[in-house]
Amino acid sequence: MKHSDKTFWKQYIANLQVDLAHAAYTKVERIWEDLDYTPILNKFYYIIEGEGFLTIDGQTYYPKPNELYLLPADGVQSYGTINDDTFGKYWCHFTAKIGELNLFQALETSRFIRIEQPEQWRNKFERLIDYSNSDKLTSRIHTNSVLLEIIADYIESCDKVKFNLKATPAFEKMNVVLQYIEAHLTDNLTVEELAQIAHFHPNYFIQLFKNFTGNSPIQYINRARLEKAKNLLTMTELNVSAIADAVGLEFSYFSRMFREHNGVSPTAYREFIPKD
DNA sequence: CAATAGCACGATCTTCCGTG
DNA sequence: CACGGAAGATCGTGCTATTG
Repeated sequence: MKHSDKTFWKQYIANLQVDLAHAAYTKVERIWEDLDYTPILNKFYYIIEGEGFLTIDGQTYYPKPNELYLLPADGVQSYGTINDDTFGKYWCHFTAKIGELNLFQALETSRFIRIEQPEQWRNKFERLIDYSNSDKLTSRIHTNSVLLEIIADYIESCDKVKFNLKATPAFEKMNVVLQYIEAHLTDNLTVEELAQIAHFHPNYFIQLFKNFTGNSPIQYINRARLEKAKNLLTMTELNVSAIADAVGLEFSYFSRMFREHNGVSPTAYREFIPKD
């Protein structure tokens, strides 16, 4: 890499904003599985024990203990168990953005790294979990600081790092739309509405959107809604109807779609998969 | 309250072609 | 190549009824 490139990126990356959604240690259930979905959040999985599989953008992995996986947002992913010896892992969900751009969209890293100092990394995740559960005034600051540390150390441990920055006009418009979707999940979003924001004809917009995200608008929106619903199911006591409302869906439809995507009904999910 | 089936209708999506 | 538009197939969606 040329020197001028490096200084540019060094400066650009300094604008990184992170936000942690959840962090925990979980020994996953046998039914832990999700196929071909596109998450909004990035994830780290730090495998401590057990077996299972991960598929990221068509490539399947069988993570081993002491490997740390990065599952970037906006990539098609699957995961699941393969036998009764399920994963025990530290994990966290988070956003990492530079302006409107996802960090790991701008920066292509390895999918996983081998952990050489397990104590150190366990400690990072323990701190992350503690801070995220703390109600101290400064807990959010600590959380962000540990998360940034984890991200930075992860990137440093990758043998190859590639930079992608394609700032086409369509790219910019799509980013605005994605942001809009995130902010309006509760409302009745329509393709027409989204197309207007991007100043495109709906027919054409759908093509662009699918090209950009890998999903059609409605698919993308519903996946996002279900992710949010999962969080609400595990992190709150809200009843299922209220959660359906919160993600902008009519109850019977929500219930049906939830089962189609997750294999279990909302209540069953809440009971059997309390974390991730 | 929660889940699920069935149904009717409108919205979404694909395809293909037109224009500058 | 970037985009708009028509047309038709497909699918998403809300409603109602039924059951636990």
